[in-house]
Amino acid sequence: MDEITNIKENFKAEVSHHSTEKDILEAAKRVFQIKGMYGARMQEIADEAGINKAMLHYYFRSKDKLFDAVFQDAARNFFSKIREYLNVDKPLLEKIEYFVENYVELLLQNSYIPAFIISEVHQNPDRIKNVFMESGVSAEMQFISDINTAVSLGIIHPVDPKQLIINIIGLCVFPVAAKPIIKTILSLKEEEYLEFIETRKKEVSKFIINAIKVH
Amino acid sequence: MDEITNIKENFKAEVSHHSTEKDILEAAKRVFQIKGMYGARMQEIADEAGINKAMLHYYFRSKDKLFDAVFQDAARNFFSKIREYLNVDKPLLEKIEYFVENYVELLLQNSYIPAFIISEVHQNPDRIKNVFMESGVSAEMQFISDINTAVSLGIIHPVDPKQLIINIIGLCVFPVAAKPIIKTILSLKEEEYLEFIETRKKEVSKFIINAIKVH
DNA sequence: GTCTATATAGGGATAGAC
DNA sequence: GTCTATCCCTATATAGAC
Repeated sequence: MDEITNIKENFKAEVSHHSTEKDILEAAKRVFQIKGMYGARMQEIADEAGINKAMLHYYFRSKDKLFDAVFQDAARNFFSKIREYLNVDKPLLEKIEYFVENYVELLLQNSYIPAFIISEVHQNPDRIKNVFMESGVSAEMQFISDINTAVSLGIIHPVDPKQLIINIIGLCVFPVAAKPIIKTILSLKEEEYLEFIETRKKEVSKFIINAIKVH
Repeated sequence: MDEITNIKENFKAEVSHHSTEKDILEAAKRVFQIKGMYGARMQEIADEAGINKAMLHYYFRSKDKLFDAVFQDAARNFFSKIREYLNVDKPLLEKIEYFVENYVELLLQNSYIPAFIISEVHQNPDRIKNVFMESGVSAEMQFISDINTAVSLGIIHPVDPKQLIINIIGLCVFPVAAKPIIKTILSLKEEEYLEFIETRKKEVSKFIINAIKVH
């Protein structure tokens, strides 16, 4: 085999490798996010990826390692987006508007993630520990500082920044995490539910700003 | 065997039966609520109940039926409490205060239930269907009517009652459902977390009332 | 009703050919 | 890297004695 052929083969192998690994991760994502760690079956993930079950072990050694790859990826992305949307350089009230609009949109596009993360962390609280490691907490600190400044300037009523942050995130996340329950309680069809969440992009920030703003 | 002995035996059997069945349900509750349907092991439930594994099948036939008994019980109780606390005869704003205080307390006393319900309904949305059957939706309808009345009286700003209800429930439930995540994000120890939730009994209703009240 | 022992299947993981 | 065949353990469920 001459050198050029050799390089081509290696290249093909590398591309193939990456593609398969990615296919597996995507398939595993779909299955794990709905069925969870213990409800998911390796066979189903293999079928979903269009490959053989043995491949899963070839690439990820064990179910637990595959799951962890999926979970870490989903959780890291999700929390880093919180920071990203909080990091925009705007005054507090506009920052809240910006955050809610973008985060609700993100949730609409990834509607299984919140319940998935809540479920898995509930069953195994240690999993969340590995998510926050290198990540600086600067965005949250900056936001807390923004809140305290706005309070001292008399722009908003005195409020515990921690409570406010949880209120904001909860108002965005809860309706998505509890989707099937809310659809049932409010008797909403799928499109009505989606419209309901879409509406929240504007409504939630109005609600929050009303709650804290000094008029 | 004379009749009195017979009655005694039946009585004993009946008492024993009810006690064992209840023990199993309590044990299953503890295990299922943390580990979920697929993470839980019948052996662990048996150990937790201090009885033999075969007993579980004697009383509940299958794991699925046992799980369903636990889930239905937890979910029915949880949603009926929402109605109960919304049904109190008070003006809207006081009703919201009353609801938040009592519902947050209920959540503190049953802190595993929200994540448990969210998880299981996420994995199997059909489960929620059996929860709402005989139950009239009168309390919710009454509350929606209260909201619309308060709007037309100019007591609160115009608001979609459905959005408001989800806001209220979300503000109460989310911080409990996402407990381990929130403890991590806010760097709270167990007691600090409990104090954080305790504080919400007052803070959340103030937040909501500020958001909707016409000043 | 409660136990011990066991049947049976399902699923994660590996061996080995290609 | 990818497949087929298979190992082997675990977990639900049942049989049957007491």
